[in-house]
Amino acid sequence: MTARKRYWLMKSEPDDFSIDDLKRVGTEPWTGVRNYQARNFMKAMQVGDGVLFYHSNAEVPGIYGIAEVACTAYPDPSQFDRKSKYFDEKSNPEQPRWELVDVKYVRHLKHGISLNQIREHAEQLGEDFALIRKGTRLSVLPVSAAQWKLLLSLEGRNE
DNA sequence: GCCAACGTTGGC
DNA sequence: GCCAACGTTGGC
Repeated sequence: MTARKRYWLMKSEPDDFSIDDLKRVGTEPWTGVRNYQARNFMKAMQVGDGVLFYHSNAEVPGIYGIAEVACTAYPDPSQFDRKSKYFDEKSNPEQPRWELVDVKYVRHLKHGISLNQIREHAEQLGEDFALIRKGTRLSVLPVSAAQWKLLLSLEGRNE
């Protein structure tokens, strides 16, 4: 029994790791998530789930590419690396606190979908869409099949 | 368990 | 660079 494909949105600062970087490396461990809710979403991911690649802290924040989940969650090695900025002294290998998934490049969007554009469709996306819900700063969040479809229908409309 | 202080996120 | 909003920490 295979779980039905699900969809997610994952944020990254392009100065740190962009969709171009993902294309170059192919597959990348999504390291550094230190928020329990975001971690729980990663633990729920299945191989092949769709990912919207979002650029935060960008000149024009928005969705710039598509990726997919390449493996199920496993402990984030950086939490045990004293030299890493993601080191967490309260975690230990017997009971790792933080997990991550690998994310695989699928494609760039023909045209990015800006946060402003996304906001224009807030009503259709619904109030539960965490990306534009007031005060929500989740870096990994679920997207419904309907939201996925609607968002991708905006691709290429922003000339 | 409360809450002030602090750190982080992320749009602008 | 600013700052609002939120999460976490730690004293009590």
